[in-house]
Amino acid sequence: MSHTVLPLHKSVKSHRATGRITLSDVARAAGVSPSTVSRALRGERAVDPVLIERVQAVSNKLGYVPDPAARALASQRSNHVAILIPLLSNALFVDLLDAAQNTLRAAGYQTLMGVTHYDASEEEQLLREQLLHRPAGLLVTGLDHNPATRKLMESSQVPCVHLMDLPGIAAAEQPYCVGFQQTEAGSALTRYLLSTGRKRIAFAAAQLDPRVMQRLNGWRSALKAAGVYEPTLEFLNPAPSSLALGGVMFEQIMQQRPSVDAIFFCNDDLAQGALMAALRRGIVVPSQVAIAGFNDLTGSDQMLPTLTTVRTPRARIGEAAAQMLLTLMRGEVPPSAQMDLGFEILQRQSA
Amino acid sequence: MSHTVLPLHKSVKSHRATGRITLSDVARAAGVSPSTVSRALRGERAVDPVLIERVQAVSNKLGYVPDPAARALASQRSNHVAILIPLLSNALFVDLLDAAQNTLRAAGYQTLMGVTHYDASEEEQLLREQLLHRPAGLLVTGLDHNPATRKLMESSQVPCVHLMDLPGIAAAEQPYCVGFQQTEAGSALTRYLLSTGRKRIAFAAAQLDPRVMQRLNGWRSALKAAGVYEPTLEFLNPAPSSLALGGVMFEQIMQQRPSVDAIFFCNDDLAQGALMAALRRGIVVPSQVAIAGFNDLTGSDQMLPTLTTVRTPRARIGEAAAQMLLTLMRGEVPPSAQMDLGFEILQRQSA
DNA sequence: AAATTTTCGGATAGCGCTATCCTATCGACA
DNA sequence: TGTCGATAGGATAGCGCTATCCGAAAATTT
Repeated sequence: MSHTVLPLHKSVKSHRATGRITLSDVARAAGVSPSTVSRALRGERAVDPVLIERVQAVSNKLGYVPDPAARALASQRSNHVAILIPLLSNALFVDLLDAAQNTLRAAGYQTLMGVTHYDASEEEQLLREQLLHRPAGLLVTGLDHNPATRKLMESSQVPCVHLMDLPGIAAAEQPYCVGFQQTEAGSALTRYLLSTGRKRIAFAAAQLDPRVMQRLNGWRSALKAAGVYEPTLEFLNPAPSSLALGGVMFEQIMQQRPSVDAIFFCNDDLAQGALMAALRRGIVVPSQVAIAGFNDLTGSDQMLPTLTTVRTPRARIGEAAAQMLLTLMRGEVPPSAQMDLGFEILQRQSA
Repeated sequence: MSHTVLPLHKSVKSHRATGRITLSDVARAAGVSPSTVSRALRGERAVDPVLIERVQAVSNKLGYVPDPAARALASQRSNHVAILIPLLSNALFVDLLDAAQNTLRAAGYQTLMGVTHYDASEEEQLLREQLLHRPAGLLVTGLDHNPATRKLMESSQVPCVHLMDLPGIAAAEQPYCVGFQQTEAGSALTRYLLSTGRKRIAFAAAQLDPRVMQRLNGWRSALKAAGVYEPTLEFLNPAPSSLALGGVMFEQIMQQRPSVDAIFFCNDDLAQGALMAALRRGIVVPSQVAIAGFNDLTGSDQMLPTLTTVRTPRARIGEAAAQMLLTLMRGEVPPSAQMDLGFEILQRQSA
């Protein structure tokens, strides 16, 4: 009976064997050097097509998959893309996340999600944590960030695309961004309300993020242009947006300023809540007061009356931003730094 | 003028300098070996308290942060936790994700999100990709997975907690899971409807995931127990759940089976859509037909009439599952493998 | 007090890749 | 034909950590 060591014992060389198939396993099996396998598989430099094919065949046969950690350590770049969004409780950002994530995954990237809760220092902290993973790219919501955050983004050298917002026309900086003109959307909706003969148009907002404030400015300028601007018709509430809050704000407005003939809610959830409150109170929309929302969230077309709102292309923004980021990560230059994906006024029954 | 090399030039030894502060920088500055720094910072093994303090002080002063990639490569474990959810378009799963993610982040873990779209093979593929990152833990929705997925989970040895679902009482396996008894919730709501005097109670469902089917079974058994089970009152639609679909299904049911006196919708979005459709059609809820939903999603308390539904503790489930996973990742054993977080019937106006 | 065990710091060898340098071969050009 | 640059494969040295082994000192036992 022989006690000799079994031949062909795997990974004799390694005292911390993991059973994983490594690049050198492939190299050995294909009869080439590890460098060549690495290059063949990544399409790096020039490699003999014959070798590429052989390496790929062997790699597939063995079921080789590169180790992301080793790759990240050696190359100082991971296959992660970090995405920062304010909240998960607003469907808007979830749609953005969903679209971006799908696009990035299809290109082989892992999405690292960070939720800032509209807190600039939490954003900074999240960014700091995520940069540790040496992400290949960065997707952030909006253009407003505290100086430390900006500096982190810059000094990290990681390609970055901003979501939802576009810089003003006169802006000096030209960051990469995909979104639409929030201000313009605000004034377009307001002009539409004016065009239906409304004169006393209130603006009701919650959460008050920079994009909401831009819509507010759009509303202001449209009303001023029409000579019917009335500062006391601004109802701004810093609380988070919700259906319930929309109902409360609607009742407040109708009580305090019964003469308003239209209300522009900064987000559809508020407007939906207002419509439900109107039903409860027996206030007839739009004859007694018109109601308009923003974003065309799910359910807005099911309301009674159906909600007039602005359709914003958030899924397309998420996807386009991811595409732009993919371009940047390849080291290429996108056709243009800013992408305006526009918006559409949806004339429905409530206004 | 001297051209001598500057003293104290950083990282002379490294020809691929990154400017990053490494563990050995800390070790040098603290006058100890890298091993000691590593151990002191991780609380591994026993280290002289004096040294621990010194190392921590130096580490803070230099602003040292460990490199996750190097750590993952050396230890074969990352600080990632993978979470698999079916969809981002259902608020239920977003709430779950949000809660889990917050809890995990607070403990220093990065969440890798994967969206399966209710597709078993996509789930398998996602799991495969995420396991490459050697996650420290795994959070998956439900208990139903294809054999390959099960095997991956098992052979990976990664601690895993299942969300939303609990195994049947007689189940042989005892996987870790946090959720509530879906079947019981389905029959409890049905019994409540029966208790209000309803006899012809329809069940309307979309998406038809395993948990929906469990609620269906609960509905069936409650009706059978009451002797009023009627198979033709099951309305099952595999399409994704939405407000609009709820409206459509409601109208179909009322047209095909005008004698129903209550409808149990498997999810609140369907029920909300039904309530809106009822308003449009002038069908009075609950006097003409009672409507009940499931999950208590946002807006259900704002409907007219307010929606009777089942409050499910999804945020608590996400948090508790993350906590259980943290326990497992520490190598400890949670007090119990299954956590039933229960549910609550919310008697509101619609039923 | 000698023998044994335990404690704890350090040295060292990787983890699985990629970046860099080096070298052999080839064609192009004078 | 000889020199040169371009091309493409291989060798090698890390990336920044952790796991493992080792040994000196301290604690414990007999």
